[in-house]
Parts: sequence; C-alpha cells; structure tokens
Amino acid sequence: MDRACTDYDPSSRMSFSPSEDEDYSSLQSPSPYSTGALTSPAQTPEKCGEEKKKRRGRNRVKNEAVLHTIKKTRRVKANDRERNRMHNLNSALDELRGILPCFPDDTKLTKIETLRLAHNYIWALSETLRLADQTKAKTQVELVQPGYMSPAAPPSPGSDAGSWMSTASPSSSSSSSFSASTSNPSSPAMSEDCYYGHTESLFSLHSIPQNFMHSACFVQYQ
DNA sequence: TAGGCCATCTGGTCCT
DNA sequence: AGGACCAGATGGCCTA
Repeated sequence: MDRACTDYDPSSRMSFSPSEDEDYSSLQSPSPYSTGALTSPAQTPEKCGEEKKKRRGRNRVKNEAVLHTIKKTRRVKANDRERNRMHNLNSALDELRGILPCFPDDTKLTKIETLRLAHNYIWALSETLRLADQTKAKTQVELVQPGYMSPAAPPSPGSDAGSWMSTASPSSSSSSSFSASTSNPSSPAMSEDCYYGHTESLFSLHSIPQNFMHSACFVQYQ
C-alpha cells in the first residue's frame, strides 16, 4: 500500500522543469559563509580559493537536501490530492449504486458492473418512455376511432420478451457490443422487489410489460 | 494459488 | 505555476 512512502528513492530522477530548479535556487538560504566575515585579511589568495571551494561544496550538499525536501513535499501534496480525487470518484460511484435498481444489500457491484448496469438502466428507461408514448398515441387513436384495431399491440406481460430484446437492444444505439447474457458469474442476482419498486408506477400507468424492463437491465457488455 | 478487484503512488500531460 | 486528470505499476485482500 504505502510502497512509495517506504520505497521512496531520493536518488531517482524526477522530471522537474528547469524553472523549478531556478525556484529552488531562489529559495537558498543565505550562507553564513557568504558574507565575507570569515575571510581574514591575512589569508593568502590560495587559502581563499580553497575556502571558496569548501563553501561551494557545503552549499551544494545543503542545496540538494533542500531540493529533496521540496520535491518530497510536492509529491506528498500531489499524492494527497490524487487520493482525494479518487475518493470523490468512489463516492459518486456509491451514489450511483444506490440509485440503480439492482442493489442487493449483501453484495456490492464492482465499479465496472456499476457503470455497465447504469448504462443499461438508462437505456431501458428510455425504451420504457418510448413504449409509453407509443401506447398513449394508440389509445388516443382508438378513442377518436372507436372501431380502430391496433395493427401491432404491444406484447402482454410474459410474452416473447426475447424478441423485444433482439429488436430493441442497446446495441442499436451504441457502438459497444452487447448481449443479453446473464451468465456473468460476478454479477449479483437482480433483486426483483428492489428493481420493480422504481418502475412500478410506469408499468401500471402505461401497460409496459415488466419482463421487458427486467430483461433489458440484464443486458451486459462483453 | 491464481486471478480479480481495489487503493495508492508516480510521472507525464493538459488545463486554468 | 499549480492543480486536475490520466494511465501504468505495485502490493494487499479476497475468493474459487
């Protein structure tokens, strides 16, 4: 888990722009040796040069330590932001799980299952509305023309739901490949009570076959 | 024990 | 310049 914290290697190269190094140079604390106070007038030019070399060496070590600290704190901050970002993403996924009709208490949908089910659920709801509109339009025609016989009445609940799936699958509106498979072992069983609770009113109001929505939500990516 | 899922770290790139 | 976003890497946990 905390691999990077424990394995942090200060010698490893991190790509920082030159400007950051310039920033760093501006952050250098003034060296006590740079004031000239330690340079005695009695020192020879040779001794002066050696002293300068020593100072530069000491400064370089100190600068590297400061640079290391700056890099480390930036990394820690970035890690923290990234962690927060992922937590927010997971929170949103949890909210989505709560909204989806298939949400058994004992099992938790994985991330990918959540997204796929949400996709299918939206599609199924759209189809429900479309069918509801169709049914409504036909009813109005029958009211205007009492003897009118609907040429293609929607199938009654329990009728050939498979044909509905084959003619109105999400693949018609999406480039993704779909199948009506329910064989994914990682998918939790659909809770029908929970599922129909969300769409019950729609079904009763518009005579939408319930098994249509039920099977529609089972449609999965492959 | 292999495989799936997940959290976290990390460095690169994009955006504001 | 700093933050957001992304994808790859890694290791832990769980289950069949």
